[in-house]
Amino acid sequence: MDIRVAIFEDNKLVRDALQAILNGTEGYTCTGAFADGSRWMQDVKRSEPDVILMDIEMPGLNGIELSSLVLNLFPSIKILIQTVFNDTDKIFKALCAGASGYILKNDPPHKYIEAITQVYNGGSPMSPVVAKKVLGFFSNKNIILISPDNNDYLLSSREKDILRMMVEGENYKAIADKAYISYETVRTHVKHIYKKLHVACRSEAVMKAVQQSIH
Amino acid sequence: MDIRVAIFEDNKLVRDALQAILNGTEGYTCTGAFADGSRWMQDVKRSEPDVILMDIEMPGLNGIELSSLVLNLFPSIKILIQTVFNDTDKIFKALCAGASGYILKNDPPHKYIEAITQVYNGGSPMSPVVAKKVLGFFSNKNIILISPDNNDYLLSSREKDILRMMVEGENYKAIADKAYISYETVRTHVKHIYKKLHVACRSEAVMKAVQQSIH
DNA sequence: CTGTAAAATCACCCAATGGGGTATTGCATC
DNA sequence: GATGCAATACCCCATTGGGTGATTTTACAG
Repeated sequence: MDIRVAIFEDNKLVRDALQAILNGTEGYTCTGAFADGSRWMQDVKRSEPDVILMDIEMPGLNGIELSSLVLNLFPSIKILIQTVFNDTDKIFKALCAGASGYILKNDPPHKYIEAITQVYNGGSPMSPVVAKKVLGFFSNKNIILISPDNNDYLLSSREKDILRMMVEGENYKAIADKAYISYETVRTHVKHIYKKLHVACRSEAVMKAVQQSIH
Repeated sequence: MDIRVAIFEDNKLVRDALQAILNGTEGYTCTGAFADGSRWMQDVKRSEPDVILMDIEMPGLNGIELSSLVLNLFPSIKILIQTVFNDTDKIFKALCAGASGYILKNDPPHKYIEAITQVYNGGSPMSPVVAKKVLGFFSNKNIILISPDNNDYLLSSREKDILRMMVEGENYKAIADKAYISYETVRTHVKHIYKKLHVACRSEAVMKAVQQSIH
């Protein structure tokens, strides 16, 4: 019951080295090593990996796009991203793409093995450098974006009804008809909703409703 | 040149154990161990720690509040948070408070030592479980908030002018006057801005402008 | 049970906004 | 000289948002 690992890495030297390390280590098998994502679907299907070791920089599809695609089709596969220091932007994109872990390209082999084991077991290894960037993210202006307030808006059930229909893109008239109330009442509800959500227009309210899943 | 570590931890057993481990390990000195944050300022001043090992749950000031206060006065001190599994909310609060690393309360002593060394050296150790929560954060609805697209909106300089005034809350009429153009021209610019920013209303445009500092 | 508070309903006024289209001028780039 | 884009301007008109005020129903505390 080896852990099956596939590699996506454009540099042949690195790719071969990783493959050698994996096959030379008890409990691990490299079931595929690919230079790019051009035939990712069949590559992944045939190699049936538990874990994919993914380079970010690759010709054609990059590692982030590839991760998205793969996870979409094979959600159970764990992806371990190999990254380099100065790549904050990419790291966050990869985070969003749903990668499971991050390792630095010049980490020693035993770190690779350790990280693979961890993602395989559902963990999220993160090299301290990556973690630092993630931490830095939280102490910047980005905080404004996160938890600007706690989702407890105390909308009444009727207000939630109206909001739901707003999310569906109905205009006031349509909402009035569907809810069997007058146009003006809809407007009143909407005004209340805006006050409670601290927003000023329809699209903001919809955004907030969707993002914070108010139902 | 030992690494000087102070401990804030309300449980006496744990506190004493940590102190013993630190003092028993070459290269580390525990310069203070405190049960709560009631006298944090003098405690920190006197113990002059390089690293503070901080419990989250404490009577009075909690570890997060305490971290904020300490970092405000002593920004060079590194704070290593001890946390428990199921505490997503606290983890994010602590992230925002500026802690340097996260370790699980039941990690073995050598992990503690390792983590302390890492924060001391400017790293950000994060136990895989914590990292997983952080990753989870990025793959949820919160993504929408973060880097929904790259800030390259290619607004013309005139459009940026208009947007700036919109941010200042001017209405179309006022913008027209200030910019020495007609009301209708302002509207035209606004329409173009909305198209380029992919937004549908004023407040969204303003939000985006502020958050992504478009000037 | 009764009063008060909050929710839900409706109405009217009016200014501001947003979306659609069209058109002219000037500048730059190809 | 054609094409494209920025900047200017105008028109039409539906929708939205803010304010104010009012009635009825529901719910909860005293």
